[in-house]
Amino acid sequence: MFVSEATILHADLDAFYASVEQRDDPQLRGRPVIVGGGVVLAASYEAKAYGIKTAMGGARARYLCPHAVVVPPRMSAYSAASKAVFEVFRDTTPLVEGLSIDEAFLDVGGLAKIAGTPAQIAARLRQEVLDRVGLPITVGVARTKFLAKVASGVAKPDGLLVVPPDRELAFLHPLEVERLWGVGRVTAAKLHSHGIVKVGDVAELSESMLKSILGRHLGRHLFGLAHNHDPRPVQVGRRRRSVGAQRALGRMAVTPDAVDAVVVGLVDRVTHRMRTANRVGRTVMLRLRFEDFTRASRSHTLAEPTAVTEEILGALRGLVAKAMPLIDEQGLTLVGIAVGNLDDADSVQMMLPFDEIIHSALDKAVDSVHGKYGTKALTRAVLLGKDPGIEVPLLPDD
DNA sequence: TCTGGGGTCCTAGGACCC
DNA sequence: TCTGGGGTCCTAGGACCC
Repeated sequence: MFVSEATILHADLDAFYASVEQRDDPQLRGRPVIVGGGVVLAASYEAKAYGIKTAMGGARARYLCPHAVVVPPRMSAYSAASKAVFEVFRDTTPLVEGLSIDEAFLDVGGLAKIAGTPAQIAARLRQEVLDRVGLPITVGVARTKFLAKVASGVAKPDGLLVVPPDRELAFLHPLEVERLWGVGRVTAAKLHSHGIVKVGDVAELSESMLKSILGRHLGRHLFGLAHNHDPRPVQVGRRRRSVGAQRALGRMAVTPDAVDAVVVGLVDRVTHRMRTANRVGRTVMLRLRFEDFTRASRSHTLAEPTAVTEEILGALRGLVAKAMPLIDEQGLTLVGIAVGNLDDADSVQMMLPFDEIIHSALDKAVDSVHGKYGTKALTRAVLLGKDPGIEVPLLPDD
């Protein structure tokens, strides 16, 4: 049987925000660093040694490691560092699929003659990111995307791990189920309740059994992963599908005016980003979070995509009004908005003249069958397949 | 553990159309 | 008049990821 080579790299920057801070301030090197005060956005590996994790409350983090240095986030610095790293990625291979600000898949198949084995390419990539951007990065190499990602997770921090095709299941099966991409707290708990702890345990189950525990899609997904079936190719040029912004309200008094002011600010941020990216969207979403951490969302889909502040704000005000009973009832702690169903602004403008062409063609068609349904308006409605609102006597075909 | 800000994908029900 | 199956779109909620 032909077994393809391990040619997919998963490159993942280590403790990204914290590493950028340590790079830019030598005094922070070798010390536990926490980025973000209210909640831990990132923790250096020195801080992780104290049990500090991403998304942990700031108070708990400072309790675990009182001498940690807490720095405010500098998003523009991280964004610039990310761009520089992705340049190194694209200098390595054109087949780059970005997953987030700090990780990507690279397909280096077909580069053997000019650049060496995938392991050699991965080692050089790590060195180049360090030389050119000054950041440590971990790379996992395998035959599938999923396994490459698992490999980089195991190799962290500052590591390189190649999973040879004939060692895949031997590598995978002893790992905890939490290592599987798509298994979080809830799914892990479900699996544990069935005595499933290791990936090898998952691999012993039938697909139908997994589906009955986890649902159709996730069951099929995990069944595939446990047997290392993952045919997804590295996809270049994937585009964002929604743009959003949110704000925690803290101790702010939640009056209707205050909520409106927050929404106005969020809409301003989002529409500005959309216009900069030259994108428009049709679906406007309002996301709310309450004191007991329950969530609610309301959404509305517009007839035409837009990035105009007033139009999106108008839709959101409608959604806020709709959610007002909920807001009155429970303590509101967070407001988020998002615009989905994104399109290229250019492609939408292209459609406007096209729409006009359709309508002028329709006018001609109406003229050509004029009289068949009594009036032009009725003929138009019938041609459009719309309900004209009254019974239309259809004449028999000639 | 008492909590940020940015995303992705899936499910399920209802409306509507053919 | 009643019955049906399939497809698409929209809305709301949930899990998960970094």
